[in-house]
Amino acid sequence: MERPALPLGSPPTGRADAVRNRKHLLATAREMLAEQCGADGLTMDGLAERAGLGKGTVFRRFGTRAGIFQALLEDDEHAFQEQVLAGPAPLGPGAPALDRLIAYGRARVAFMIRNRDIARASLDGRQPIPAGTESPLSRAHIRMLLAQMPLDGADLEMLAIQLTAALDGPLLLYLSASDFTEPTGIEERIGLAWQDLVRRLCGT
Amino acid sequence: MERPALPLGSPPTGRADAVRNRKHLLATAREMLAEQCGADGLTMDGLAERAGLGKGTVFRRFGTRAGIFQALLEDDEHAFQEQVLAGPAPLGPGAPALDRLIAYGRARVAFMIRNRDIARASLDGRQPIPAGTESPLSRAHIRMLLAQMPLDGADLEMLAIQLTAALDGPLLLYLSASDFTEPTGIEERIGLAWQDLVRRLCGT
DNA sequence: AGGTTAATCGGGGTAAAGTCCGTTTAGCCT
DNA sequence: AGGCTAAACGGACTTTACCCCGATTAACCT
Repeated sequence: MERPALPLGSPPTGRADAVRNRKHLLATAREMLAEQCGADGLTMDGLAERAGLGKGTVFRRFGTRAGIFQALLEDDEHAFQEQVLAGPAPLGPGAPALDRLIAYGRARVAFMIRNRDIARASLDGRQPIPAGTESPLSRAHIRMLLAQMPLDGADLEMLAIQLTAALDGPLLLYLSASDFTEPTGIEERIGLAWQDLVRRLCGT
Repeated sequence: MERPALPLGSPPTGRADAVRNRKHLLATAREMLAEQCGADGLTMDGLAERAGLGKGTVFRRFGTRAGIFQALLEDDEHAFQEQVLAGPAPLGPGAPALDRLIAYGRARVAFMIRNRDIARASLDGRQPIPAGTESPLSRAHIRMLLAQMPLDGADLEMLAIQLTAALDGPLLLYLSASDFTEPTGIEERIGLAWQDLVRRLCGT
C-alpha cells in the first residue's frame, strides 16, 4: 500500500508543491464546472492541461475522477461546518438539541441542493468504500445532537446513520433533476419533512 | 430520442432475439460475478465475448455499465417484491400496517446486504437521474403502508422517500465493507434500528 | 411462402480513465 | 551551502467504456 493514509481526506499536509497543486487543481476544476455548466464536461486530461500539470499529478492527488468531486464537496462542506460548529444558534451552539437538529437538517438540505451536481458526480460504484459522500462530519454531528436528546434505548450510532441517509439520500438518489425545475419550492418541502420526521421521533 | 421509452425498466417485450439476448447477458453476468468474486472484474468486452455477442448489443441493451447492475438488481428485486405483494404475513398482506412496515424493512435490509455489491456497482455519478437504485417499488410500497397508519398531517410522499433512504442509504453509502466482516451481526442491528425508528415515528 | 420493413446485431473506432516508471525537486541533515 | 532521500511530477502507455453504421434478421402482411 503506497497510497497515502488519507488519500482524499482533508490533507493540506505534506510537501508544499503538493498542497499548492491540489488547491490549484480544485480551483481550476471549479472554473471549468462554472464555465461548462455541468460535471460531464470535466475530463481528467482537460483538467490537467488547463491547470498546466501532468495527468499523473491529477490522479495521484485525487485517485479517481469521482475523487475530484469528493474533494470539491469536502471543501465546500468545510465552510459549511464552520457555521454549524461556531455560527449563531440554532444552527450553531446555544440552542436545545432538538432545535439544533432541525436547523441542521434544513441547512444541510439547502447545502445539498446547492451542491447536488457535484454531490451526484462524486458517487462512484467502483469504489468499495463510499468515500466523500459519507460525510463523517454530518453523521458525527447528528450523533452528538441525538446524544443530548431523550431517546432512551436507541442505537444512536445507527440512528445517526439512518438520519444522515434521510437527509442526503433524497438529493443523491431519489429526486430526479426534474424535481428541481418544478415551481414548487422543493427545498422548503424537504426541510418541512425533515422537521416533521425529527419531531415525531422525539414524541412531538 | 431513439432510446426506447423503457430503456432499463422491466422490458421482456420487443423482438424475440432481443429478449433472449437480454436474459442470456444477465445470466452470463451473474456467472462472471460468481466466478470472479467481484463487480470490478466485469468488463463490457468480457461480458460480450463470453456471451458470444457483439459489444454493441450489450450497450444497446443496458445503455451503460452501471445499467447492467441496475438490471441485475431489478431482476432480483422482482422476486423479492413477489414475497411482499403475495407472500405470507406480516411481510405480505394481512397484517397491520405497522407490522408490515417493520417486516418490510427487515426484509429489505436483508435483501440489500445480500446484494450490496451489485447495488453499489449500480451507482453511477454520470447518470443525471439515478435509475435502478431508485427502487420505485420500494418507495411506493412504503408510501402505501404509511397511508394506512395514523400519521396526521405528514407529507407522506416525502416521508416515504426519507424512509426509503433510511433503508437503502446505510448499505449504499454509509457502511463500509469492513462493517460486514466484523463479528457483530450487522443485519440484525440495522433491522432493529429500523424497527425502533418506525415505532418512534408512530408514537410508540 | 416470399417480400418488406424496422429493429437488432456486430465489431471496429474514439475518447477518456487509470497505470507506470524514469525524471525532477522540496525538505532536511551536516 | 551542498548533498541525500523520499516524495512529487510528467507524459507515454494500457485498458475500458461508449459510439456508429453497414450487415443481418425477426416479425408481419399479402
